[in-house]
Amino acid sequence: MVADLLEGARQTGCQNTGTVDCAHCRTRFLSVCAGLDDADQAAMAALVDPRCYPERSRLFAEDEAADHVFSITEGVVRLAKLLPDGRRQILGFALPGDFLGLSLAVRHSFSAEAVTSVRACRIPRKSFIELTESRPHLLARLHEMTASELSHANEQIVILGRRNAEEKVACFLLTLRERWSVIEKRSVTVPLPMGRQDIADYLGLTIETVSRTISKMARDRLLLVVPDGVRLLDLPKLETLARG
Amino acid sequence: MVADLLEGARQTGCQNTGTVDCAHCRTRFLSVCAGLDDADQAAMAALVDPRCYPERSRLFAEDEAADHVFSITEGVVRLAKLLPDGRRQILGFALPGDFLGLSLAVRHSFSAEAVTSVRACRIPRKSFIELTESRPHLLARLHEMTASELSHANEQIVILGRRNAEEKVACFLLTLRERWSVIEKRSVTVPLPMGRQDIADYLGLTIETVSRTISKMARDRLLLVVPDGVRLLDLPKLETLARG
DNA sequence: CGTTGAGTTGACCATCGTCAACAGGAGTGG
DNA sequence: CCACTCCTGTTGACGATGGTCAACTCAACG
Repeated sequence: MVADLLEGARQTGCQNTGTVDCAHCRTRFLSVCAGLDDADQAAMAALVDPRCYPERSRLFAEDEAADHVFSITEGVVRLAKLLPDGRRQILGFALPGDFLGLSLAVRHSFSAEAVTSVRACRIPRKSFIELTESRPHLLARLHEMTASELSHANEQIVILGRRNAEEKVACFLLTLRERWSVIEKRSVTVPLPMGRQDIADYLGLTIETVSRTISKMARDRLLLVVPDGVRLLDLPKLETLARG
Repeated sequence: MVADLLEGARQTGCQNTGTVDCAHCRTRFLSVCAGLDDADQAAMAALVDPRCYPERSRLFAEDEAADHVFSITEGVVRLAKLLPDGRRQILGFALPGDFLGLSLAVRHSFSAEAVTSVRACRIPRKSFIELTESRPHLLARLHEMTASELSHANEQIVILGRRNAEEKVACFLLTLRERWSVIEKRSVTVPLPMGRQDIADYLGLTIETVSRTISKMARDRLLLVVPDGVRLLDLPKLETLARG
């Protein structure tokens, strides 16, 4: 099922012409839609434009006018900021159920690029803001999601500021496993659709250090490298590493 | 005036018995109160308990039940998370106008400690949440502030993940100068009420590296070390460093 | 079968951390 | 008033973690 969510858009040859069917949306109970009543739900559905983004395409760029907000329904998106000299920091990976544009700001403060083929519900930002103005529940839900994002960002700050390479990689793998498990059933196999360079730019490391660290973990029998992912073999030890 | 905001609580020998006088509050146009109408303002004022916290005292601890939210009116507060082995990451420094507890979560996800003597308006969390439920403007303001915090957290992630020691220190000093300038008039002298260890734990460095980096900047005539702060001498070069 | 791009591995090196010594100011007590 | 301690910050010597540069493997693709 994780594979479905990752690859569905590619398999179905998405045409950007789909009709919205929120009632059967897999992310209904994960996304911004969770906890909304039928009226809020319907009002949102009326605004939604379901779209597909091929692998490596860009949903939006850093500093670009934020004309739309997005709710990811399939695939993986990387969120990144660039320094003028080209150094890149990935802020996070958006999975099905994640919302882009929570801040409702006029400009995007980071770019969003499809790591896999992606499906997303796109909503004009202005219409969405108007909706929140008449529907306090929606605004409350949005605030809740923003607060949760802030909490994750704070945890990432601790990881970047105070952990070594091995701990960073362990945290990354365990957190990603946890996130997949919310979307689908829990598994010790963690799909890694993003490349090593993306992982490096997320953890504040180089691609070589990420590669070496994963190799060392495989040598130590903490995990097994499989095609497009890893299988976690020794969860207790990984969790000890991640705990610090 | 910056000195006033920093030291007012100490000077006046705060007794935790003050009455609320939001109309004359210095942070009225900075804090959560900014942009609220008189009714919202008055409703909030009715809930407020103005309190003082001496230097080094704790407003709340990590993982503690969040029975109150806080709006800082004077002084500096450090927000920190600890790893089980004692490593510390400071998430940020709260200045007058900053709000603690934006997420309205049941537990605090970090601790808050007074770096200087501090004054803060304390509000019971439950009452505050009830207030937001009847006053959408207040919730919107809260969401706006949370989104702004998230954006700052994302910038800090880039600093921690992709910048070297010198760039980190330059970013820190320039950002702090900018923040003071919103509270009081802009100055090239940046007060640093927090110790070197706090700066190190904020930037993901050691105290020695922070000390060496500042010494090097002083040697290079980028700044001058003054009692409890620095005077920025070469803003263009510092900004070039900070830009990356 | 050659090309391309991602990932891995090794050798070397730089940045920053560690450990230790020292300086200077604040507070304390004789 | 001075001696003493304590605490913070500074500086130096050394070392380890992770970065840099380069070579190589391997799978995908034409």
